[in-house]
Amino acid sequence: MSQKAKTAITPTREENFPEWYQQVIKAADLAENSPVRGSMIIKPYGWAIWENMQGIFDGWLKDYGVQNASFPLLIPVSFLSKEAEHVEGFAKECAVVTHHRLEADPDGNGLRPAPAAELEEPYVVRPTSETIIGDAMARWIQSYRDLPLKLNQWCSVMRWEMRTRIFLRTSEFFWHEGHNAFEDHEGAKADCLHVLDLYEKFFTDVLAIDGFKGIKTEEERFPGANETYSFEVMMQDGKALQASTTHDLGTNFAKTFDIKYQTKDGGEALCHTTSWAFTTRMIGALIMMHGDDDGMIMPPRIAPQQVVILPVLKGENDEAIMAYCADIATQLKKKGIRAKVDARDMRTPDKMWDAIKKGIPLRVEVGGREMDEAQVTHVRRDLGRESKTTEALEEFVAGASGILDAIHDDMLTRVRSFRDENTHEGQTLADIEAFFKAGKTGLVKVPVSVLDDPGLEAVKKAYGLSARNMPFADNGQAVLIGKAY
RNA sequence: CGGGCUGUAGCGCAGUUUGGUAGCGCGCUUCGUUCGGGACGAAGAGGUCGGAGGUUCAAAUCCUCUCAGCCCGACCA
Repeated sequence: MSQKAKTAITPTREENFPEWYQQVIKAADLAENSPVRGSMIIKPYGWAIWENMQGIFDGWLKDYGVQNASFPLLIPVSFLSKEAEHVEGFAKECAVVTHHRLEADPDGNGLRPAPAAELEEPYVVRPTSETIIGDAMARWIQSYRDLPLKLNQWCSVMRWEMRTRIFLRTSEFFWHEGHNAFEDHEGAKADCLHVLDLYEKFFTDVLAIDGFKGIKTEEERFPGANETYSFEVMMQDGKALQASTTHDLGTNFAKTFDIKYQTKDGGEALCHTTSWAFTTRMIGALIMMHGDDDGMIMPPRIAPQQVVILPVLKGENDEAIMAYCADIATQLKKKGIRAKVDARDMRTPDKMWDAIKKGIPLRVEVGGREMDEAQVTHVRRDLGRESKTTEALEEFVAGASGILDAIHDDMLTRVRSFRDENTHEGQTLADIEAFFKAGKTGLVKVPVSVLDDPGLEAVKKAYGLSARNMPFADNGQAVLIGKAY
C-alpha cells in the first residue's frame, strides 16, 4: 500500500507475456520441464486440474452414450499409411519404435538398441488413434444394429514438435479422444455438432471460458477429415487458441479400414465416422485467459481447491482458532465445497501469497476477532483485497457456493468482454493488413470472400496470421483471422 | 528444422571481453522478536559454473562438439 503495488509475478503480462506465462506456471507449482525434450512434468496441483476436467467431462460423455476403452500406445506404421491425407499430416512428427531390446554399446557408451532386435515393421507412438480404432471398429461393426458405436479413451499421445511450449504444445500431451461411427452423414454431422456443444458448455459452465464455435477453413482441417469444427478462444495477448475440435471424417477412414455394416434391407454400406478431442493445453488456456500479474486465477468449478482457510494466529487461543477453522472446513465440505485449512508452519502473509499465486478462488481469514463473533473474513482472488468481507459464519457457509458461482460468472463475463473488445470487424484484406500493421492485437473478422483474395497468403505470411474458423454465429459467412498458438 | 538469444545454488542474476579455481538478492535451516496484503536481527546450509572433449602450469572465462530452454519463422492440439 505505502509502497508501489508489487506484483507476485515478474515480468508482468504487459512487459513480457510469454515469460509471464512461464513464471505463473512456476509460481503456482503447476508443471515443470523435464529431462525429456519437449515433455513436461505435470505436478500434483496441475494434474489435479486435469483430473477435475476428466471427472466432469467423462460423466457428460457417458450420458451421451460414449463408452471408454483403451487402445495401444503403439501403432503399426502400415496402419498410419493407409489414409493418404492422414499420413501426410502426421508422418513428419511421429516418434518411431524400431527395436525391442537394448544391449551394451561396444564402444562403452552405455546402452544402445540391439541391431539384432530390429523390428520387422516399426511402430509409431500414437499421434492420434483414428487408424487403430478404425481397425477395431471394422471388426466390431457388422450390422446397422451395432450403430452408432461411440468410443472414447483418456490417454497421452505424442507428436514430435519442433517448437514446444509448456501445456500449449508439448511432444507428449494428455487428452481424450472420441471415435464414433454412424450409419450416415446426418448421424456423423449431428455427432460433431453435439460434442462441440458439449465442449462449449464445458468451457463456459466449468472453465469460465468463451470463444467462437465454428467451422475450420479447408486448409485448417484435420488431415483426413471432410469437415473440422472448432472452438477457438482468445488469450489475453490477443492470440487465438484452438481449444477443441470435432471432425467429420466422412467415409474416409471407413474406406481404408473397411468399416462396413449391413443395412436393414440387406445391403452393405460404409460407416461415417467422427473423432474429437480436447487436451491438457486447456490448462495453458486457463492460465492465459484468467491469470493476472499476481499469478493464477482458478475458475472455481475446476479449481483443485476452492476455498483456503487461513488461521491468523497470535499465540493466544491458537488451538481454539485452529478448531474453529477446522469446523468451517467441515461445514463447507458438507456443502460440497473443496475447502482446506492451511495449517502449514508458515507466516500468514506468506500463506496468503501462496494462495494468491495458486489462484485459489476464495480465501478465508480467521483470527480471534472472527472466532469471538462467530464470523469469518473472506477475500475473492479475482477481485483482490477490495472484496474483503466480514460476515457471520452461518451466513457465509450458507452463501459460500453462491460466492463461488459469482466468481465464475464474473470471470466468464470478463472473458467475454475481452473477446468482444478484441474482435474487430473488417471487410477486406486491406482491413486485416492495416490492423496488424498498426501492431494491434486480437482477431479480425471478415467476410469469407476474403479467403479467395489472392493476396491473402502474403498477408498471412507477413504477420504470422491464420484463419481460425468461420463462426456459426455468423452463419459461416465470416471468417476470423489472427495470430494463434 | 532455419535465424537470434540464453544455460553459474531452489528462483532471479553478476562474473566471461583482459584465464588464476565462484559471488549477490530472494528463498531454505536454526534461534529470537514477528504474523489480518510479501517482517526484522543474528548465525548457517547449499554450486564438479548444462554436458563431453581440447588448448594451458592454470578454464565459469579460450576452442570444438553436444544437450536443453526462450523468442521469431515454417509446422502443429
